[in-house]
Amino acid sequence: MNRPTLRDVAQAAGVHPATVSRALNPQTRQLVNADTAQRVLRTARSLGYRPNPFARTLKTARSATVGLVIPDLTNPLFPPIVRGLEDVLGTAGYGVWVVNTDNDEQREAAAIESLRARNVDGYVLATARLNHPLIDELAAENVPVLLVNRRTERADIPSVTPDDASGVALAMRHLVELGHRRIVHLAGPQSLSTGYQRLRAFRYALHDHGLPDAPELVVECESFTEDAGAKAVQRLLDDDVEFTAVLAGNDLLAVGCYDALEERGLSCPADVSVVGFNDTRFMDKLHPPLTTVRIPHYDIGAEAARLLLEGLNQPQRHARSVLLPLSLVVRASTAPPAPRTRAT
Amino acid sequence: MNRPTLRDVAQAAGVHPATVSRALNPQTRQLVNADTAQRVLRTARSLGYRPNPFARTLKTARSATVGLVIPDLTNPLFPPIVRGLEDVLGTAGYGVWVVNTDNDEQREAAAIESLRARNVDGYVLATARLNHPLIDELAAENVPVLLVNRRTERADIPSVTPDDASGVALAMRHLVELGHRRIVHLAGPQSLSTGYQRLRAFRYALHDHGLPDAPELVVECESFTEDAGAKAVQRLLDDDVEFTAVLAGNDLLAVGCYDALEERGLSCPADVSVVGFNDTRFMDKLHPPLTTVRIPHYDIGAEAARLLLEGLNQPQRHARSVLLPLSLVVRASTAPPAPRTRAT
DNA sequence: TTGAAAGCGCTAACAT
DNA sequence: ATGTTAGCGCTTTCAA
Repeated sequence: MNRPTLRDVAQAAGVHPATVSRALNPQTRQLVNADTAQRVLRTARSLGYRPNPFARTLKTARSATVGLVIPDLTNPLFPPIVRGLEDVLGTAGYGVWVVNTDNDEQREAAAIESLRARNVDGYVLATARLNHPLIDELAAENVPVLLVNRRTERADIPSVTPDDASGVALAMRHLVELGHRRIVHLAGPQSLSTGYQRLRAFRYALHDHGLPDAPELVVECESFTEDAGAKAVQRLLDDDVEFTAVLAGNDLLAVGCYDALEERGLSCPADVSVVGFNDTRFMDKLHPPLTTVRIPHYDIGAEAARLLLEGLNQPQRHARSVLLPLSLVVRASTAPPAPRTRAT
Repeated sequence: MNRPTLRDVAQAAGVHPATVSRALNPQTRQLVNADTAQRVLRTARSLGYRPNPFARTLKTARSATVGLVIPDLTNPLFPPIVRGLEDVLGTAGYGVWVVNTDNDEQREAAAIESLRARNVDGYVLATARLNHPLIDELAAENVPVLLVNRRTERADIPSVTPDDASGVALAMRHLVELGHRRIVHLAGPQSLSTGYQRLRAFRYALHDHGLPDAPELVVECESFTEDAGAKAVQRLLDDDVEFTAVLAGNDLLAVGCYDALEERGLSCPADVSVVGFNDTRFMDKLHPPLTTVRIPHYDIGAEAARLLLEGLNQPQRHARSVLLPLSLVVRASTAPPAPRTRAT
């Protein structure tokens, strides 16, 4: 026999389909006699009844799904975010459609379009650039939109992001306390809030510690990749810039830095201390294990889910943004600088 | 104005909704006059019409979605599989629901139930154990089921898996050619096809190379984790087992092996060569970079998608299973053994 | 080649 | 407290 429908349950229980609907929905169960409700629930279970979500969505115009837009699932940053989001939204009865953009604007447009076609009830975007017209458009529609990990310039779009400024401050304090004075920042793309905020915080930190803001100590990388990190450090060494420590804009840049140092026969931390950002998987297995700022990625996803649920349940409510606290994980890649400034 | 429906398009184009439906569906477009079809397509586009997938599913009883069951998305093995699957299925108009089981039977049952509730048209399972009644049940239903990465005992359930036997043979040949004779295998769980097949292949390889099958050279690990790998190697060293190389059942076991060697002051590859399995991300950044058997995870997902589509389109067709070829990635963790057998 | 009509399974306004 | 009714948007059989 085919999958039983609500009518089948109604027939078996000797009531009208509408009664079954009311009895099965916890929201409306009190509208129906307790005994009948019991009977309905039992027959539903005995028949192995499962509501058809498509029929429900067609009727209610709410799909109980949300869309998550990320650059690339194989970037180790995102799986924990996805799980945090799914775990919390799943409890609330929502499913999550995950789409990848590979940092390509066209693919992003197509991805968002595919979510639109699926009638998602809300959007979570991990692809925000500071200036991002597509997101502005989306936010103008009548659907909750939430940014994770990165933000846009616009303060009115709610977001869940790491407290980049505090993270950089932690890392810088650590380096300064170790005795470093010539600290390089491998800055991420300045079109991204993460890249931008971390550079900004770096400059603040220099000021706070009474260190000069020397322009040659900042390298802007075009992307958050190993390759960009390696190139940046190679350039610094080629230019004979003196430094004893590197604060990388993220872990991949730090890994690239490791590569460049090794290639030039420099040792970490003996010659150069390195700090990363994110504490992605296996950063503790590098050689040396990487000191890095830990971002609670799972919590970013979970908190995003909570905020989105608020927006879904009370659309009129004023949107909030959340900064999640970070912590510094000290490992062997940072140590006091060599007695004298490294001679290049 | 609200999202336009098929009726809106029909009205604007001056035709019956049924005609619009026929014109919009490439399958039935030839049933309608070419000019009318053109006109319908244009008005649909100009109105920004998007078909409602829920209405379609309700009518056709096909959801155009498949379910993917994996242990844990944060295991770096799975993101590439997910992407391969999504990329190919997406092209065919299917969406993928991903659910995690965390290697817990109850959660697996709940996960599969959630997919059932969503009316998925097919299942892809990455959680197979050799003996797996739940999968047998699922396969008995009238829905395509496909296994990836691991298989069950039953040969009649189609699967896409790595050619573990060949992979082990490659690794063993490499070690033997380097001169190793006392080679340890850190075997994965024997309840999983991967753990089982690789151990089996290890024994075959010993035989092929005329090496003795010494029982003390095999350690069965309870799980594919760093911790299990470290414990296994600690035990070998405690027991004074002599060996010059380790063939780990997967990369995580190899990483655990690294940890144990370092803890005991042994050096890789000077004292012990190590080979991993999977070539997951960052294995090239370990110290030393890990020689490992590369598994084409993206291709596993992509091939699974193709096979599943076959099953979806031609249910009567005989199911096939596919073994994907592996390759050995030689890095610095393997070298000829020290002149004399290591004295313990 | 196009139109008419029915119905997929569910919910919600209204009636009793 | 329960039943009646209509309809969400689409596809598909049948009729013209």
